[in-house]
Amino acid sequence: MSNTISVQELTEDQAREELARLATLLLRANDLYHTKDAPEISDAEYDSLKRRNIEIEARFPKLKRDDSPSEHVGARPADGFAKVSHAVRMMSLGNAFDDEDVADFDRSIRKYLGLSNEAPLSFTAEPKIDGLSLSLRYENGELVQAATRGDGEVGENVTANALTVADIPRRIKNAPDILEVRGEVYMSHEDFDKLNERQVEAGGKTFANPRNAAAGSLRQLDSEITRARPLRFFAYAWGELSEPLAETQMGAIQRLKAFGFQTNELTRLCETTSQMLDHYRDIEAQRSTLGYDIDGVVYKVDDLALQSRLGFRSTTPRWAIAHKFPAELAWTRLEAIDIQVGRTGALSPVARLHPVTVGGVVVSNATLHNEDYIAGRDAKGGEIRGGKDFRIGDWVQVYRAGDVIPKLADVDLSKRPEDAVPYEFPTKCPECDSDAIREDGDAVRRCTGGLICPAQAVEKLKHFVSRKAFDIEGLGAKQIEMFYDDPVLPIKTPADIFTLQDRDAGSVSRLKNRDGWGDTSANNLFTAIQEKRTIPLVRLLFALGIRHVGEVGARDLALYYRGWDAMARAVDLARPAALAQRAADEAEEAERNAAQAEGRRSRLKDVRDAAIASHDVPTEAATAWSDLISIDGIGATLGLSLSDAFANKDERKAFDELRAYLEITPPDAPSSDSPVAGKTVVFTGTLEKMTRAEAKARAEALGAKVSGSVSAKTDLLVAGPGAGSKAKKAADLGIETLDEDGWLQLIGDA
DNA sequence: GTGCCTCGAGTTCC
DNA sequence: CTCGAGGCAC
Repeated sequence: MSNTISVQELTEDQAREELARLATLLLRANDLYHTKDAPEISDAEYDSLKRRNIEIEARFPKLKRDDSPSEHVGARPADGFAKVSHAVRMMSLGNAFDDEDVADFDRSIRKYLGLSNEAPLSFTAEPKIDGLSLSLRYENGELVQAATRGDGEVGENVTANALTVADIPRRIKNAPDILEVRGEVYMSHEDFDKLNERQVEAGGKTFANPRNAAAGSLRQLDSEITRARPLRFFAYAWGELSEPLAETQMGAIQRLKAFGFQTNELTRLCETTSQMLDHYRDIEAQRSTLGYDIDGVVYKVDDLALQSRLGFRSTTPRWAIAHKFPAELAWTRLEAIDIQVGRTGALSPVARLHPVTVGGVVVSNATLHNEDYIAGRDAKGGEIRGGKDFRIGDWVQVYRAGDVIPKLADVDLSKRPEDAVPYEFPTKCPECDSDAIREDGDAVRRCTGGLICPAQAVEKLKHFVSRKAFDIEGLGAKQIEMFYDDPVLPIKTPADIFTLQDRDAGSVSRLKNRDGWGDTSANNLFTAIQEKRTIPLVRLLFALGIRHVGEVGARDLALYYRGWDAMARAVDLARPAALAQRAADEAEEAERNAAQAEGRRSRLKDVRDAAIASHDVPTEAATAWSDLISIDGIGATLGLSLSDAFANKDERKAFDELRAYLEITPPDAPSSDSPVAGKTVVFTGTLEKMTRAEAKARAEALGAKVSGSVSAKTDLLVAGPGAGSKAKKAADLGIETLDEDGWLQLIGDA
């Protein structure tokens, strides 16, 4: 590619030859991409060939071939599989890295259940297979769907491929009407080696490790290719069931085995933590002779009734944990430290490494977190790695945290070059040269440039179009970078996205005439943008990228205010109270420091009160502010951040301009027949039949507003055991109070 | 004030 | 996946 002639200089004969060559290359690449696992050229090369083809055709229109790739070669499909949502979420597991973590696991379960240290509590222990998880749904004994984990909520439908795996039965006898079997798809070492030999003979690419081979094989669009790959499957869990499988984990595994699934022979029942650890060491000793990759041991509470009492945290069950084997380590040279600027202005240092293989993958970058981490300090000023810092030129030890994210573990001081100097963290933004400052007590240094900083502006836009925000098809991170700097059709603000089509219509260089674009792709983009002019309030709030407002914060705000204008009014109204809050926080901080320096005690509350009193706050402002920060999960920090964003002239202008193009839809209307619809509910104490998150989600689904604190506006308090001041306050205010069972009865979930 | 638990924001490689 | 920090209960 390096000595290709520029399009302008091509003769007609050369152009004809070149078009023929490109047609062959592109059509072949496209075919390989769709049918084989090993594309011969990278996406970038593919794009550049395609662009060249279009350029030549534009200059010599009459040479355009009948089989022109510009007509026949579409964009590569982003995703070839249908999405399926899991009836029961596929969770990941919490991790234990040493014996102490395992002991903590046992302790925290006992504490949660109120069991003494002597009470019997059994766990299963089984090898953690290093493959990819799969959920198999059987209806009336027939396999109807196989889905990958995906993000846990929504996976991909790979049923046709699963049907080719010998360990996966198509039919099961005497099964419950609905049975979702979950387990791990993997490839044995022997089969992996043979597959790679075959790949070498066929001139294809080899796989880095069995897990990649298994993942690549299961995600084939052509299931005949999957059939030729020797995949295996271990069953170890379940999702939706029409009837319980057993009373214990062990019993359920035996049922799965009886249904005809492969289950792992090394699964044991352990009565004590020391038995669990013994089995862990036993499995670790056998690791190299098992014939398949494992990355640890999984412990699960055996009693399924206890499992259900323990329930789930947001992403992991409380009743299971993965005890990981020590991560593989490798030494390499730290060649450079680069600084990236994120959407909030955070300066993140990234280590550029001499490429090194760690756990079957070549690593050349690793995260360095923040300036303290480089310097060998932790957040509180204590030492990490014995206080050793990282310097450019150092020999450093790399591992992949959780077998994924590359990190630096250690540095070899004996190999430090003599001229190596401590890394000086920049105090100016490398992208816009604004001051980069660290707030008191913060670990990160942030660029103060705001939207002036191109890096922040671009990252904010990328966030705006990301999957959980506006999710505009054909407008991803790459396109945002391109449009941001576009001299003719720039996208500098979210509103610019929605004016793109109109601006394009009047533009001298229409999008459809550009390299890599055509009529279809331009129209597809405009349609995709049009579709997102109707947007749920939650997505809009998340998309704005206001600091501290993430997925959950956005949802909480949307459910409370139910409309953009209502929220904007409330936030505007609350502004004086927000400012008073900040003044009080600052006064308190200053007083605390002064008191400490002078060695006296002080009445912080008086200082706060004085600060607030000096800020003439209208009653309506105080009420609006207190409503905002009493939303369950929303505190003063988020409230201030939200208030600041709305009060900032530039940001507010961007919001208002954007607002004009959108139709904002409220969260799903609450079911009006529920007795709690429209009520403000507060949960307090320990909930035993549901987690707080579940309780909150359920209440909100029924149209209730969930608040974190009791006030005169509270309609109902749900108090579990251990409820304290809130129950008392509710009683004082004469607010109706229910226990957990009473609540479940009220909402009809008893 | 301390100690969970979650959330937000950052990151890599395929 | 991990860290830091926000929010909340005790």
